[in-house]
Amino acid sequence: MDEDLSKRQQRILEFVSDYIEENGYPPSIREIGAAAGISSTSVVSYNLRRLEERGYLSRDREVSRGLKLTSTARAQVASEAIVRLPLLGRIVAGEPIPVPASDFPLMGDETIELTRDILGDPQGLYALQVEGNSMIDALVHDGDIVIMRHQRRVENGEMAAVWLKDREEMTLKRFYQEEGGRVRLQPANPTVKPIYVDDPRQVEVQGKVVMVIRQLQ
Amino acid sequence: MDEDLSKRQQRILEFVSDYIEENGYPPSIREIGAAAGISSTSVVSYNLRRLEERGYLSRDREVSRGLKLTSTARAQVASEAIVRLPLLGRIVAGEPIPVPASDFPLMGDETIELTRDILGDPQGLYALQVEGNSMIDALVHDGDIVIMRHQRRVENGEMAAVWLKDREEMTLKRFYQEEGGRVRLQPANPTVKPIYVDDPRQVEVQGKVVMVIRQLQ
DNA sequence: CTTGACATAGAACGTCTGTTCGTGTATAAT
DNA sequence: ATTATACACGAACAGACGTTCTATGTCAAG
Repeated sequence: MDEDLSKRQQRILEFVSDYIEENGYPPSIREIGAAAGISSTSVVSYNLRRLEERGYLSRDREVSRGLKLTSTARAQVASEAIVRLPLLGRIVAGEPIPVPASDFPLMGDETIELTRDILGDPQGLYALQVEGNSMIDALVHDGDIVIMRHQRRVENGEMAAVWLKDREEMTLKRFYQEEGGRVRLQPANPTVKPIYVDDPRQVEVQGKVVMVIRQLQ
Repeated sequence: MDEDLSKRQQRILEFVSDYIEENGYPPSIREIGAAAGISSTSVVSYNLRRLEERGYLSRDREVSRGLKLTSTARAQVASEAIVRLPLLGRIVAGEPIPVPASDFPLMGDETIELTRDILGDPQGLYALQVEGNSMIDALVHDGDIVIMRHQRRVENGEMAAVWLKDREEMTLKRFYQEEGGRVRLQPANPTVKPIYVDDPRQVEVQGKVVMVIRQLQ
């Protein structure tokens, strides 16, 4: 459909779709209103009529729960649920990760599709693929996909992609800024000792790790 | 389910299944009653409760159209829709067809599954597979499946499997008993001449052809 | 004959349900 | 200033809806 839906109408479509999947029958006008934050049954009815005009659903007049999603609606709900992230490149041991330019496009040469369900807000996210076994102490395997959020600072305990300047080494570790200025980089693997860096200027946080995906087939 | 359903309950299940497929939402209690010939909403409700107890559907209390078929119900509806016929053997030119014994089992060595939708009442039906090109004038191809009803007499114009004794030949043709006793066997292919048999004792009707199925893959 | 399970039926009821009506605000175009 | 459109809201309404109650019948078992 060339016209965009209002946020309310998009919300209504998603709610109806989820409700039918969960309950086996459609919601009532009042249930839709409660879910979409609409207090008047006539406003729900108005929005349903607009969705029907645009081909997202069909209604049977004066029938309780008499609505049915069309394939257009299912496609719309599905497309809204999918997020495409740029796969910017590789993360290897001996060089800094590629970081996105300030205006990097969402449609890069290579992308990976995930769902909003597992990602939440996709703003500022991008993907990197691990090359080599250097991330093993982060429990990250060669070939894994790492979803990053581009940020230069992380909270204590969050996993970050950290560039160690003196070693010229990239690592994925939980970042801790200790009292007195020392940085502790804690591996995810609890049997591996942490890295301590006395001079925080030797440490560069390049992004926060949001997710790791391992495809096994 | 080890308990059989009553005919009313089976009818209700099929109606609900068809209704959901056609409308996208379940029927109301009153619609179920109308379809099943039940004039009282409490009887419909009683039967739905029995179906729910047996695991065929689930209901949400005091919700309009608040019922959902389980996979058990779908399997039940599907199994009721499927008919399994014995594939008794071959139909070839030079010998009579195998005819079922009076108590032949429904679960023979080999069977073919069809739907009640295209067969109607499956009582007394069985299948034969055509071998050779001798039935071409009946527009029946080598390898086709012929569904037969075992009967020794057919109405004029019905297609029958006919054994010609003097020729020792099996044929599928439209059977006509003409005045004066002569038998006319009319091919389905209108460009082929019929066979005339003066002595009806030379002709033996072995079954009526109900359906021809050609699988092309 | 009695009892219990199963099945049927109609009436009555409270709640759910979707539609209609009247009204209001915001925005864009004329 | 006026008009059209989109979107919002509450109230009222008639009818749909599922449940409850009461009554009845059939059948099998004891």
